Amino acid sequence: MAAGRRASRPPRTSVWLEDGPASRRRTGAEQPDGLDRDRIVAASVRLLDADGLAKFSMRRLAAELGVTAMSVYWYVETKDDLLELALDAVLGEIALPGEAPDADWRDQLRQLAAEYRRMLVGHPWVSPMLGRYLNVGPRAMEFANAARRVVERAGLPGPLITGALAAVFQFVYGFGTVEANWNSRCRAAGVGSDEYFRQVFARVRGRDEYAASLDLMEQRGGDTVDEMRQRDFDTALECVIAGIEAMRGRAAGDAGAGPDGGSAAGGAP
Amino acid sequence: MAAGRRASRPPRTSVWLEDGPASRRRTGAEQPDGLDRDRIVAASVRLLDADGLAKFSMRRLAAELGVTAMSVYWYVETKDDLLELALDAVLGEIALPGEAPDADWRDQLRQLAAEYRRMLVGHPWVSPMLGRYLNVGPRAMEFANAARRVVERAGLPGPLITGALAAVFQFVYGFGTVEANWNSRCRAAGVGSDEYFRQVFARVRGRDEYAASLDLMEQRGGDTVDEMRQRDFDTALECVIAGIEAMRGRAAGDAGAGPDGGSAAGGAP
DNA sequence: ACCTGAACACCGTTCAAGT
DNA sequence: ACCTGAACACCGTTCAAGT
Repeated sequence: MAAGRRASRPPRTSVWLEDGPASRRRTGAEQPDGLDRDRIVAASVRLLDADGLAKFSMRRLAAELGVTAMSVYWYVETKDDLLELALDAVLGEIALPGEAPDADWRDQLRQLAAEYRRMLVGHPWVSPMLGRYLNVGPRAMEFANAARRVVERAGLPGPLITGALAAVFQFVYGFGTVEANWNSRCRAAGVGSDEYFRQVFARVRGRDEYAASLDLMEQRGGDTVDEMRQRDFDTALECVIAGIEAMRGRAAGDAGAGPDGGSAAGGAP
Repeated sequence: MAAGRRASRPPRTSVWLEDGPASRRRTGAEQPDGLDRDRIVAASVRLLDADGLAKFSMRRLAAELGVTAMSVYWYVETKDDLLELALDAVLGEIALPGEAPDADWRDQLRQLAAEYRRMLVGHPWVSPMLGRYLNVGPRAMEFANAARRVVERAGLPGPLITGALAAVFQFVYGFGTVEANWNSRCRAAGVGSDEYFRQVFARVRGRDEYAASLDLMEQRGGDTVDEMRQRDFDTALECVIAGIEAMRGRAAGDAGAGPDGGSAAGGAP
């Protein structure tokens, strides 16, 4: 992967955390038909969506842009930096809850979780990227801040908030990862989700190790793979929400407050 | 990645789901100094642990084994297959709960979650692999079956079990992924976890988008990064466990059963 | 300021040969 | 049955040069 690196670069924390004035490269669109970062990032997202992370290369991207491979390097330092830019770009697709002080935090959490999942499934290359980078781009921060605000409104004691955040959004990340991976496999095999399931099922049937898991799937309910997934996602999310309510109830019980409502952001002691 | 493929192979579901009698390649150790699958897989795990997924190549592996690159291809079909074998091998490091009918399912769940997390953090290359493969190897199935048995003992209605499983183990997957990624970055930067945090913190301080998240971290409690992480992990896990208990309580309330105990594996209605 | 071409140091994998 | 060598079709990136 890091091939041909003659003088090895020091590891960078993130494109977003360079020192110096923003970036030495131009960022805005000067000429209408010239290259610029936005155009490069947009083309990258297009290619990543179409062919996946494994097939994405600087040379293919350059070809897509009608340009030589090395031209792109005028605008981005490395392929890794470019991928980090593309990642933050698609994080912008997550619809964030507006300022609605009377809205139920549970509904906002459900909406935000659904949006996050939608984005992961829509761009199967995103999940591996999220696992590689620091995720401190502007869109990543907006998403993180929105998630934090929603969970804060549940009224948990301050020290529990980051844990509750992890319970919700790391779950969605894991769930979305599996889902996106599954869909990618179906696409590669050229069959639909249910047909792919049937094929795997057929290969697995009759082997003892798999018997118990297959039984379990039959209890799950729902006719199609998509329906089973949706049911599991909803169940799991309601499970975490119920857990947050239970933890808040315990804390409120200690403090003598009522079991519902919750007084916004819990400040530290 | 799939470079040099002259006649393109059909996409394989998994090494573990080949048709035909097991595998056409030899698997056992014939000669004491010859190659075999086990030795190759063990060397792969060693290299992956030492240098990471990005630096792992068939040529480097061959060098480690004192052999030519193409020798390995006698025992495995592709690099992807080899990685799938290595993945399942380390899944075997997860200690599974024994048959203890009187044990508390919560304790067993805590133990299994901690083991899964330990494995993910111990082998940072595992998380990306889990996101790429079907995970139907023998160790993967043993783990999945153990997880299922534990969650079944919580006494949830049948259709809720897979959702609860997802809530627990997809969370651990996401959490462990972030943690492993962070540790890899520290290693690459050549600094400890707390020093790396200090460095990122310094670069981020003063930028508005980051202010709220930094505030939040200060509420989290704990002195070191590791302590904060442990606290969040425990909080999140207790949150999900509380959620499972709440869901069971609701279901039991409907059915007229008591709030505790739970009668083992919930059969479907 | 922006883009190109050639080159370097790698990849995974095929194929024909060796033993 | 097992292993090698050479080759093919790719990579990311450097560097010197062009406009």
